[in-house]
Amino acid sequence: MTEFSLTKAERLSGEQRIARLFQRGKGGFVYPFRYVCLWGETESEAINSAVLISVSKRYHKRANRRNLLKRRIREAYRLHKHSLVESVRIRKKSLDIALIYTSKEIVPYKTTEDAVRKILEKILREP
RNA sequence: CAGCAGGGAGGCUCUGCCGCUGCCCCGCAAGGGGGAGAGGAAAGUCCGGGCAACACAGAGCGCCGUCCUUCCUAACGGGAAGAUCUUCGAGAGGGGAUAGCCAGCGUAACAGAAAACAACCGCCACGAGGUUUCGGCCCCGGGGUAAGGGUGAAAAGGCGGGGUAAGAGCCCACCGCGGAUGUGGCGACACAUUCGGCCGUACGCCUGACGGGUUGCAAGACCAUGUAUACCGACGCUACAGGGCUGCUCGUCCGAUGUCGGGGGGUAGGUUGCUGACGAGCCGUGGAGGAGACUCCCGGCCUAGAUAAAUGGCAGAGACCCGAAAAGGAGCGAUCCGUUUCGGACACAGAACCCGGCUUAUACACCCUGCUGUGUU
Repeated sequence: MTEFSLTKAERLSGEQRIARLFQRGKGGFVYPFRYVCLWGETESEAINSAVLISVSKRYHKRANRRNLLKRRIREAYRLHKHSLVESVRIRKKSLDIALIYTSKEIVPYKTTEDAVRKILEKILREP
């Protein structure tokens, strides 16, 4: 598996796991995102970071707009996640992240990419 | 050439880097390779079907839906070709309505005398009175009048002539309406002849014919996880508490606790349903029939299957289109054509069980037919 891939194992799913993330996770804001993350303990050597991407139906009513935004965010995460994932694996922890798009506008890809990179750096410095 | 009307068909292409989801092949595995991967509306969820679960003797009533005719279709509230009326447009054409209701009943705001057994004003003759310049005028009474006025969405068939005190289908011609007969058409209807002087229109209740069981893939099936126990049955136990018949006793009946089975309640998942290699399937400047929707035959094809939800992101190039400029070509001319440079624009929109429709959104550009206007000859 190469360092730029993003398979189903790295995408957050399951009602309980998501509920736990939003109840106990710590959050922050970097325009145009609100983010929530939760660290956990694990013994496994496998990749243990998972991401969830959300775009509000309230601000973006057309499905094709939401798809475009989610795809861009996913690309940005995919291209910049490798240092984070490696660090999480070495520390033998697990990490769940939620990225929530909060702008009514469709911002350019460059803005999205910068914001995602900043969030990842912030999360790494936190624990 | 410009502006329209109707119908049809389309709705970007290529390259590089990095990815996503099924499938097939190789490999013990890590992984590697191959090939596939959004729409004309995938949308709204408005109709009709398939499929699934539950319900269901049969019949009637009720409820809901549909409603000009003939066809098409698996079916439809859909489509095709027509009919009548109406409305918009200069026209090509577009929109809307249409079962019956003189079986019966109800409603018709505001305005208006009156909204269906119509006299407010007006008009008319007659009778009583007043006045008079003897022409009349004023006033009262009971009558006759739907020609005129005003109101209204709608005012008692229209219009002309005769007729009359004034009027009136009272009479007549034409038109309209209704009945009958004939002709044409499968039919809705149309046309002709003839008879009838003919007191409305809209909507609803109502009447008739036809159709409709309910819920939707979060349907449903299976696997795994696995716990309080309403309730029911069987077995076991009649040892103790309790309750009913009864206030007590006897008697008798019920009965918690046990085991098994059923049953219902709850938690978070997976597989299947699921994508079709066989279907109301798709494609074809292929035949045949039909005015058309469509049907039959022939040939070829197998065409997304996700699930916090794949089908992409970024960068670059190029078509097509629009605007401006340059030199050139065609034509008498309005104008057109290709070339180069610069700038701009590239829509609506994302499958969620599957089909057939309807409705709505849509930059740009193409083809066919038709209409109106204009230029040159």
